[in-house]
Amino acid sequence: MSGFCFSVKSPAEQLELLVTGCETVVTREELLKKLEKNRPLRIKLGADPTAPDLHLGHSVVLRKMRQFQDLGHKAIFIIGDYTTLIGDPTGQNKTRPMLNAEQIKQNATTYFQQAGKILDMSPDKLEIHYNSEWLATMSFADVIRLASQMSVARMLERDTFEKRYKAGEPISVHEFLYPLMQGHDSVCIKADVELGGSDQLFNNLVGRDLQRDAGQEPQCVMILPILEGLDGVEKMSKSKGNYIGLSDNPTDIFGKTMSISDALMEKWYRLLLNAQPTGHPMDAKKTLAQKLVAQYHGEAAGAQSREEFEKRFSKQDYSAAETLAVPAEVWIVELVEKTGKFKSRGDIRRLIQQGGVTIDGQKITDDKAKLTVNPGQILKAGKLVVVKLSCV
RNA sequence: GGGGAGGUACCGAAGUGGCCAAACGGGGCAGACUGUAAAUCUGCUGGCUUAUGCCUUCAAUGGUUCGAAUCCAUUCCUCCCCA
Repeated sequence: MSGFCFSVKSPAEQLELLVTGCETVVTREELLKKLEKNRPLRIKLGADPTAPDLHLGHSVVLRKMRQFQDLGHKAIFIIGDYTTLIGDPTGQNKTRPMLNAEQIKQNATTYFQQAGKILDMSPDKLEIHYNSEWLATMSFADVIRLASQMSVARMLERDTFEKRYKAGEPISVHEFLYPLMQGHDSVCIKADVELGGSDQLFNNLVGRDLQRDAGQEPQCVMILPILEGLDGVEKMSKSKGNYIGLSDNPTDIFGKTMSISDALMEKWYRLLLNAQPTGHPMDAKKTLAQKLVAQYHGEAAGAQSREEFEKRFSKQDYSAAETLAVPAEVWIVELVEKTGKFKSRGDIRRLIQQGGVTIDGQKITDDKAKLTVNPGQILKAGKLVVVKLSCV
């Protein structure tokens, strides 16, 4: 471990820092004891190779991981290539498609490209494993042994299972294996701490039991709150479409952030900036948006997005809008379709008929209209789409 | 193994031979109002080159019928009760 530089902070100071923002810590005392050992701790985080598009929801946990790294601890990443065969029963996922090795590698690469915006990627701070490393070679007898360490009653305690059971929804037996596999991961990498979102509490606690059974000191479990998505109600997720991706462009990050509710803004402040909103809600939101852009695209981009936003919406100045090249003579529906933001022409017709489309501020409500486009005209379609037109 | 109840659009849920592209609610989108917020009100919400038109949809396949989400047969899937 050459050049290793351990934190200068005392265990107690580290504890305070690390615990802030967590929803649950199992347990503070144990964590303190581990920190007092004065060695780099192994901090586990599982990643699902099916979702290569990371968003702000993931960033909450990743930021916590970064904090550990900055204090001198080691991030242990598990790519759940094998657990993915089952699919985490958390949430309403049914059966997931099996991914081949090639896809998984690809997804993992994308994952770390994005996670790298938050994590310290240097090799002495980050270790990566695929859980097929140990799960794929287990025999059926091994699996039975693993399964015998958990009772059905305990499984059913689990929130999602309990709900589904009571609601008369199907639960497949193999879903019970998921927490066991994840817990087994902790044994195999000798995790000191496991991080996760609040839906992971149960899974992570299973890891403690399995470690204890294996004669290891149980890992601490640190649970971070779930970040609600743009709608302010549901957990941020790609499939719900209520997310801001880490690789979204500055304009989108800013725009999407501005559309969240005031109530949600406070939570985002807490989880994403470790701060509190101040001043007029709109200004506070602009600041939030600016800082989020800055986190992923740099300070300059943050300031620029704000400026553009203000120009665009406060001053109605669209000079900075993207340019869209179109034929000089177009059917209005086709014109809007060119923006690529709508799923069907029926959708576009509806939008037009309802007055959601304007050109240079002029509402177009006839979905049969043919237009002659003058370069430089501004097309607005719905709330978010604004482009400047040019002729082909 | 026996008995019962089901599978309808993004979700929940009506519909049991034509008036069904399918009630209603939620969600989503849009308009008004705003701070591109919330709340509220209104409209839209399968697809199609522009359509009192065509095409695809009510688990799957086949059948009855002028006509099927609705009737029949077979298959697949789920839940509950009993063993």
